Amino acid sequence: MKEKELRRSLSVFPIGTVMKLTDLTARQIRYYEEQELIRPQRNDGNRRMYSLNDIDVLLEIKDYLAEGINMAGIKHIYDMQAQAQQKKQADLDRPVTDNDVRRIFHDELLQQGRLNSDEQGQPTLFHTHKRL
DNA sequence: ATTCTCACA
DNA sequence: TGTGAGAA
Repeated sequence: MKEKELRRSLSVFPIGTVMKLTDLTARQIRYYEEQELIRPQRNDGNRRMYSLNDIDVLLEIKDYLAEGINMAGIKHIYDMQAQAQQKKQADLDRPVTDNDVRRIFHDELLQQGRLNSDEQGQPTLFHTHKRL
């Protein structure tokens, strides 16, 4: 399901379209870009081109603003999400240690009982334990 | 017609 | 954040 993500990230809408879709002014849309909440790409004529993802974020910002959250607060929300994803990546890249192996083995032992009872469970093989 | 940047009686 | 100017 990567192709879909890729398409949602394609910058294809000029600011005028985004304005109509989000009901935000060009001023506001450019301001949120300065705040690094969105990163529209530029076309050959230096015109900003927005993706579906950018529009989604803009819509979310609108909601947060309506809920009384200020720019600083909204920035924090996105900063946290970004950090959470970075941490997730770091965990995936983290090499498996001896302790991890022991822990995996221990978990498998505990699950063996449940494994026999349901045949439609997910394949619980050792290498499926990415989360440690 | 649209969008960009920059400045502010 | 609005608005207008001058350019592309």
